[in-house]
Amino acid sequence: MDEAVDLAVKRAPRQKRAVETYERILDVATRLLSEIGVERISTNLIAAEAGIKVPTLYRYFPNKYAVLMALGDRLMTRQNEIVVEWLARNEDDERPEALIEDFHFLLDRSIDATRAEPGALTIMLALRAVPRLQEVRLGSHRQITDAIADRIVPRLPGATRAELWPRIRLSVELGYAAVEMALEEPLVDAATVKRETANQIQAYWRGWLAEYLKR
Amino acid sequence: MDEAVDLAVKRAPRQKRAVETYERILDVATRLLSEIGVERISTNLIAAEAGIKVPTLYRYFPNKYAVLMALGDRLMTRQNEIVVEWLARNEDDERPEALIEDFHFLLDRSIDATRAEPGALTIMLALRAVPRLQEVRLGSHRQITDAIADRIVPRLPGATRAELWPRIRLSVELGYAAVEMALEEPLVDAATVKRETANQIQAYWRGWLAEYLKR
DNA sequence: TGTACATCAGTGAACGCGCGTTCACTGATGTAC
DNA sequence: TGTACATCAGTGAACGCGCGTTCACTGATGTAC
Repeated sequence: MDEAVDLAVKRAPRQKRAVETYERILDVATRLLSEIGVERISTNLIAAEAGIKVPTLYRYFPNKYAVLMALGDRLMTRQNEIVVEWLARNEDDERPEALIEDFHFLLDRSIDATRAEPGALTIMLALRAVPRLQEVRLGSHRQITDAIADRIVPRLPGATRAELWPRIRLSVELGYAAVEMALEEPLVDAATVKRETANQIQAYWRGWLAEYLKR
Repeated sequence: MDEAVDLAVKRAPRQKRAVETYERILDVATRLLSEIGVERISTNLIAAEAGIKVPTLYRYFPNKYAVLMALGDRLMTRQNEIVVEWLARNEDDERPEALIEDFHFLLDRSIDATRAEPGALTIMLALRAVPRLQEVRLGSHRQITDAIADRIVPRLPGATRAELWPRIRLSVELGYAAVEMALEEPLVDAATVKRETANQIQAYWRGWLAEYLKR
């Protein structure tokens, strides 16, 4: 029933014109995703709106899902970069609460970046709603969790990765939920989401740290 | 481009046989949603799997989106009932921290109920991913926020609904994100999600309450 | 620098299929007298 | 209690359309000598 589908890009664009075409496909797909949703988007429509013929699209992507997958990859990479930047700017601060204190940076940047690229949210939601693509988001969140764990576990002697990983994973999930809400819910302004989510995550980790220091 | 679509149920089933048919349509649609996703589900397929002919489906639903909408309504009603139950069981406790202390009840029940009905998660995700149906989930979360605000605002003299509503709204959102993660992420077990999310929400509201009491 | 050839980029035309939806109909159940 | 009629439930057959995808092709760019 649910046979495997090739999700990899078929052929990478080599010439300048081709790179433009490739990017245009992804941009148009993003726009259509927000406008009409996953269940209405089609390769025919993407090609038409991108000003190319359908076989050109199939030159780069083996099928429709590969387009969505590429969209997801591009987005996840950007999100990942923000996390890397946040980790880098706090690298020299050895105190265990360093990252917690700077958490608002991560949240602000994530919300602003997502807002700057309209369609980012739609991509996340589309990936989640399509069974064969769910792993993309899951994988990205796990990778971010790993990166944070790699940083803090060695700096917390006696604490185990096994106890920290699920807690970080949960914070990552709730963080993204907050980002999504900042964009989806007009009745709560973004500044409030930023402030209160930061408060909440910080309160949680300060609590954990207090327990840890008592050991 | 995005013209209005009638999402209301066309005709309510009156006889016993009809009620069964109607429910079977929704059950089959839920299953197909998890198995193949929103972008693959079709009225033809739903009818075939439900053992009815397509015109029978169109007797009750004006179009495909109305089926998804009905699915969402049914789910949101159930989620809402859990919140009502939680509010009811804490009605007599006048202390402001009453609901906070009992928060784990709400979370446990929500996770267990969602787990008991496979497909519940898929419905949420599908609704969110389809532009014309996004309001269903948003409306449900706002309604829950209203119900909680109705309870606690009068019991917190001096606090305004304007300051509480966004905070409650955020907790509702993060609560559901936790429920979703409990079901989507096999690398973190449900017990941990329950415990840590409860800790986090409680830490946040205890912090708020401490500030409030200082006023 | 010119040219021959290889590779890359994009097109025209077509395919079979399942989609959402509708119409005029038959058969089953409920209700008034 | 029987029967006539109204309403409810479900069907057969069909529609036009856009879908995903493929093939054999032409035109543009890069590269080796």
